[in-house]
Amino acid sequence: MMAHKKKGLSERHKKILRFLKSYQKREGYPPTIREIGKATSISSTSVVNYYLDQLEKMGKIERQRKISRGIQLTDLNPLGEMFKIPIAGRIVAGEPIPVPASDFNYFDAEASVDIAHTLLPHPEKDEALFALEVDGDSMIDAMVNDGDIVIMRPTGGEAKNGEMVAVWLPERDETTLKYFYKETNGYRLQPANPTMEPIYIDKSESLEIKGKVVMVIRQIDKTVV
Amino acid sequence: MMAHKKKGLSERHKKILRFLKSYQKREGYPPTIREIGKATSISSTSVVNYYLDQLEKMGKIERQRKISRGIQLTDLNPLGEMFKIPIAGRIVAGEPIPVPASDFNYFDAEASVDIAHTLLPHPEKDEALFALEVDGDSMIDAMVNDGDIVIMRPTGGEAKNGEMVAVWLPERDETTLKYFYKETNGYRLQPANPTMEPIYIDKSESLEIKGKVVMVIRQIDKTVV
DNA sequence: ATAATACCCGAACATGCGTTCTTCGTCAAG
DNA sequence: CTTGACGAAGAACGCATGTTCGGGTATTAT
Repeated sequence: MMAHKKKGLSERHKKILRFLKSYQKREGYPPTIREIGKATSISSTSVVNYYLDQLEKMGKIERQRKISRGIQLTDLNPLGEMFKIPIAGRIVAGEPIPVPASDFNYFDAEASVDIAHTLLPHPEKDEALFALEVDGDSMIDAMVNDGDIVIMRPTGGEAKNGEMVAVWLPERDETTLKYFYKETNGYRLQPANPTMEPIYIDKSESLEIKGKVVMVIRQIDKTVV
Repeated sequence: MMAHKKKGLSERHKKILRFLKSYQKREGYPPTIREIGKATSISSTSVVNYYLDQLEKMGKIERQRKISRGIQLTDLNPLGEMFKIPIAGRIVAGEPIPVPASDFNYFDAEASVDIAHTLLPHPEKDEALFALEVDGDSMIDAMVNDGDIVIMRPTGGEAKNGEMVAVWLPERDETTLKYFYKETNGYRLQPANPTMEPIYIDKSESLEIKGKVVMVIRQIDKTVV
């Protein structure tokens, strides 16, 4: 009673998909049916075609019939789906935040991080994003470690309530990452860690919002002792 | 005396390069010589071939002769600079950790995250990586928030000292993320947050290491209140 | 047993598509 | 003027490659 039929994707299906991916990666263009056959030990082109049809029906690939090498993996981002974000510098508790100039071009940057735009909330206007590397343990109240990379969007000094922002407090010589709330007599800066207390900034004290934090990335291996 | 020969890259060269890039991005595979001709208003395939030869000599493209659509832009990372990591499930303090089976194939996954391999420490063996979404605030001692995505590498139950691992403690019904240290009478699990105390596991107590944490990603916008 | 699927082959077929050959026009050097 | 390099066409040629078809073998349903 259709025992082994379970859920599509037989070993051959997977083998073909794997080959499609590795070939495309290696050569820069898709393979032919015969090449697929050779790689997956299928001796007949018609059988390869048979499986490709199935994979297309399952939505795993797209085919352009009659076109040489007209096969593409649907879930595989063709290219340009990722972009580089320049690392503008380091963010340290006791120093101002380095912010790239408005005409800053990411081609100038030596260091950068690659982020798939599927990870970013607003892929439209990602041009201006920049990244900072966290220096020191002083931001643990923001759940951010030494060595973490924070990705920020410049906001032009503004911030909405509830946004996580990077703030420079000139009169305290202090940089911090906090959730931002405007209150009647000033501002409340709320740590991400719920066990820690907010700090209150009086209206009279100056406060520079350097950008909104959109993402934090921690690469564990780098910091292993 | 060969005055204007200087810079190569005529208007036609650039037009072809631009078309190659946009076509590849749009279709997922390179164009034919005839398609290039049509797009750049060159009526003869031999002329297109002529220009492609020049571009190849300049190092702008690579050609695989005799192969249909065997053209690739050299500077453009074709793809595979980034890969999908399947989201195997959620990690909750009071539940075991979902770990994909060894034959788990990422093609089966519905949800996934895209990570540039430049972000990963060991790009060689990235096949087995999987991701978990953190559910709840119970991992704040690991500097991990609700909604964060942790990327893990299966370790087969082993762990080296100093590695951050996901651990399941069957006798306590508890899942946790900690730095792992083997000690004489058992194990020490050290929180990432230096202000918090480690927990000690006696030799007699069972402890399952489900994987090593290699990266943590926090997308701030999702969690804004 | 028979029919219906699903899976697999090999070969013939028909295009797809790179290559090459011939021809032509322009322009600058000899 | 002749020559030769360069840019451009168009057509013919021929391998590359997708498609189709007749024919197999299992396994399962009727």
